[in-house]
Amino acid sequence: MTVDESEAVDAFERLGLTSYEAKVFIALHRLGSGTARDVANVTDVPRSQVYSVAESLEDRGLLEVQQSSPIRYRPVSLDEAQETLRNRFEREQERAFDYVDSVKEEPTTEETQEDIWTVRSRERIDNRVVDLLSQADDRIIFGTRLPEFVTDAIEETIRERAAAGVGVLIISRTEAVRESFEDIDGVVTQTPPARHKDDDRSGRIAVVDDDSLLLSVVDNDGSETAIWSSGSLFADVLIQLLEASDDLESTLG
Amino acid sequence: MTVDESEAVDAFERLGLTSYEAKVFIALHRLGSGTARDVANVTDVPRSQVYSVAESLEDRGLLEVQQSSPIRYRPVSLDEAQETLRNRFEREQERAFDYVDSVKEEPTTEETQEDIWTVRSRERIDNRVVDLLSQADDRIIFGTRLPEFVTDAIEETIRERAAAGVGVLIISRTEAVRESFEDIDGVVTQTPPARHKDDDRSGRIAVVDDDSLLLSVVDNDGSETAIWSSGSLFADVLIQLLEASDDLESTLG
DNA sequence: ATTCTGTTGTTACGATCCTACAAACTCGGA
DNA sequence: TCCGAGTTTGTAGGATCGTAACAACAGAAT
Repeated sequence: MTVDESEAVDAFERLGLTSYEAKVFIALHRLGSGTARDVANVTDVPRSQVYSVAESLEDRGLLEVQQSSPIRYRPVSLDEAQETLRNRFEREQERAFDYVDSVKEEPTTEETQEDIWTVRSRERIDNRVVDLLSQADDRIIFGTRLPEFVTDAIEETIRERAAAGVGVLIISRTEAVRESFEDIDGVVTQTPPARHKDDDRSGRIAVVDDDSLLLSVVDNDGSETAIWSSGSLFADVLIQLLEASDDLESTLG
Repeated sequence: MTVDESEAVDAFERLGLTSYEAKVFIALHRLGSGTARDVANVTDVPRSQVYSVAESLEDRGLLEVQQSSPIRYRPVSLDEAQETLRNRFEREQERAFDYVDSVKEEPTTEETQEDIWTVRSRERIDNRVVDLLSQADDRIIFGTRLPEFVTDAIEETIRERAAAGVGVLIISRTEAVRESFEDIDGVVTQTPPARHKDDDRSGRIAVVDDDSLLLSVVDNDGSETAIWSSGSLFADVLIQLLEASDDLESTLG
């Protein structure tokens, strides 16, 4: 029972199996095939439990049963098992989200509430940035120190918007970031004003038109947290503040 | 609280959420956004529980939190939520199966054990049929009454094997089944001998080379059950039985 | 200023359900 | 009769569900 195995068991549990089910499934792949006793001998699953656990695995389509005495079990191939689980997942997801979709509130295109939202974690902030940028009609301001904060999806979205005639301003003191965008028509790059302290906790900033803004910081533990707002007075004020404190308009015109 | 909603909640539970998490997530999509009280008002989740449940949903990346008083919650878009869950699933599946793959018994190309295996349900039998057919080196016999027992994957596999020089014999009294294969080089189609009673419980039959065989029947409730064997004496005997009782060899030569 | 009232958010706790685990028991063959 | 295979029953522990109590706070009334 290596340390890796318990991780694999945990992963199977998160996929919806019980720990016994995971252990029996793994054991049968180790063995090729075997009886309840064989399985019990190489796992800490009691023999008397193997029968019902194997039955449950058969229901899930992860192993086959040999009707004989003693009963023998045979796992399906890994590819087949993966495909079976994946299909089940997709089916469930469709069922779940179809319903939510049918009852969900149509998102008001114009955000009217005075809301500032918090988003934690890189990945989700990436998503939110793309979401905001893709709504740009007039202009985009995007800035960050760190090249890894410019994901492919973000770069793609900016290119697409620029092609649609949206003015884009990229602000970074990192050359690699500026370079990613310099070849695009309608994109202006610049370095941030020197008076801005380039501390290592700044994350990224995104301004869309005159109504949406996102601002992220890097926490002490290295994780990223962002706040954003769209169509609110807060967004207005923050954007105006930003523009007043900079010489951005001299660049964008 | 419609009857459909409970089904959606069940689906979310199978995706790994608790019922409270599912209900809060659905409610927030209904509402667009809202406070703990808003959510409690439209669900049977107690208000005091909404806070911790929402926190857990935030950890999963399914909603965002507005730090204010009262706290407001906002669900991420359905697309983003689906993508997040899908990524999590793929990650877990990879972790789980990578380990199993690293410890699994290399499948002995020559099956030596005297095993007859049982497979229940259409889909899994489809998989097993494809698996067996794809190992054909010399010849394939495939028969069924029902066109729906010839899936795309099965037809594809047979075409691929036929192209590789494997002799194929398709047996069906149903013209639609025979037609699917008649255009392929190296494929012979025929109707079963009249003396075979065409009862409605017969499913499909597949013979591969001289060592593998699968035979399925349709249960009273309409579900399909198959037995199969590969490289065993059983397989030998059954295949010889089959050939002796028919005039197959006169067709295949 | 003080009291009252209502809301928010936190915490605690019993009930309930499911899994993990351990025994009993039945049955058939040597 | 003995022994192993397989089934059934029972119990402990953990997570979720559901209720309730609580402190902190804000606004209204006194």
